[in-house]
Amino acid sequence: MNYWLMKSEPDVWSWDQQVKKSVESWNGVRNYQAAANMKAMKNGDLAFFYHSNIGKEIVGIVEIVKEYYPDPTDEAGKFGMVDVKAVKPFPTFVTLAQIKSTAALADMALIKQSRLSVCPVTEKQWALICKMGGLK
DNA sequence: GCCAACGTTGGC
DNA sequence: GCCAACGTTGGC
Repeated sequence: MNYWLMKSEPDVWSWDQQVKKSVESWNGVRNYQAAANMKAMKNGDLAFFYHSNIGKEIVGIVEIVKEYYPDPTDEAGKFGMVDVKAVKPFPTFVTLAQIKSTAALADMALIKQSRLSVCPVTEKQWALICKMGGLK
């Protein structure tokens, strides 16, 4: 089991929309490194749902329910996507500022590569962020 | 809205 | 295959 973090601008696709629809394809990724991360995802993997730009906080958890397949919105046919399902919201959102000020999280890909929209999360980081957000 | 960081494109 | 120009992301 692997853990991930997926960024979305709430203007484009928000956590509320994800919850409403439950399962949705994570299309529109046009970055090779992010695509490579999605390729590595397996059914049952979990990911944080992060609101970039507006909010800048982790708001919930999604589960990968369909592994990497071609993204129909990519005309060039180079990129793919996965399907994710809303699992649960965070009782308390975990903000970027909190993550930055937590020493144990300072080396997260989220911090180090701020432009990478799909990035891996270690098991330790996952557990700590869940705790900070009020989840077990 | 600005701008730094960084990825991509295209000329050579 | 290098690198300058350009475009995009995302924090501030």
